[in-house]
Amino acid sequence: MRSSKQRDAVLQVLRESCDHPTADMIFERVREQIPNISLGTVYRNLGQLKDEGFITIVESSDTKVHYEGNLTDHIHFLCKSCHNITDVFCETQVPTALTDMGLQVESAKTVYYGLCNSCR
Amino acid sequence: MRSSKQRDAVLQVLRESCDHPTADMIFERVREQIPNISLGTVYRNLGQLKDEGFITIVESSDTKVHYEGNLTDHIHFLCKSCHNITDVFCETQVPTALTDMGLQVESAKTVYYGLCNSCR
DNA sequence: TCCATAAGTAGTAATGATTACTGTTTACAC
DNA sequence: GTGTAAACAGTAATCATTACTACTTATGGA
Repeated sequence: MRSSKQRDAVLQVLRESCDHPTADMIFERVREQIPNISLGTVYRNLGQLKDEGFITIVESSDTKVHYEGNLTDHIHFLCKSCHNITDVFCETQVPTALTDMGLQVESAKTVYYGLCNSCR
Repeated sequence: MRSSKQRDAVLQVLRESCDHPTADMIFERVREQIPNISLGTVYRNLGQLKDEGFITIVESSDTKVHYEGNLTDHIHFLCKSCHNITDVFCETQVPTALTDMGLQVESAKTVYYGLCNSCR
């Protein structure tokens, strides 16, 4: 992968974002630095950064794909009322049932659903 | 929700499916019973069945939405080579960090990624 | 330093899964 | 039975994402 200021900007924006932005949200934020960047460029770089393991995808309640630049081990809580995604940093362990079945686990994604503190 | 043979057929097909079919896969299977059912009807009923809690959505590696009729508590393993989804039935526990943060958990979805037995 | 070349880009067109719309049919309560 | 609102088939529209094209740029070797 060759270096490009567009890809650097996409990654930087994603790492600075506390929310879990969609491609078009990232597009708008990157445009503040690179006004003529193309939406296709954002999509292409998000795909490459994902393939290379620099970013991940987060499950959400809408149809758009949400991205995440924070790779530290954590899980997500999705409020079914306000649809906000909360990061929860805690230890998790892989059930032995998986390795018993011959499945070689490399990573995991866990999402909990319910009502958040302010929606209760 | 009023009863309809189309919705009954969609739910029956999904409960009989061992894989995790997409809307168009379900459409093809339901067509064997109801040849002139509309794809829009399948989508509408899948949405209703999801809203009413009869079925759930499974994360997958493609862009289409995959559905699941098996509501017994289980997790999923997604092979990054063959992209097959394996059901793993085992106990899971909710980390205390969530309730400590005031998050009221109602359900959970966990996906593990890696290589399955035959792809290793 | 200067090319060669292949990866990357901007802008735009195309794709395709999903949703919306419209006139007709059907379940169900009275 | 009849009214009515939900559900339907068929089709059109939406819109997030991907593909395409001509141009630009990073990078490695001469």
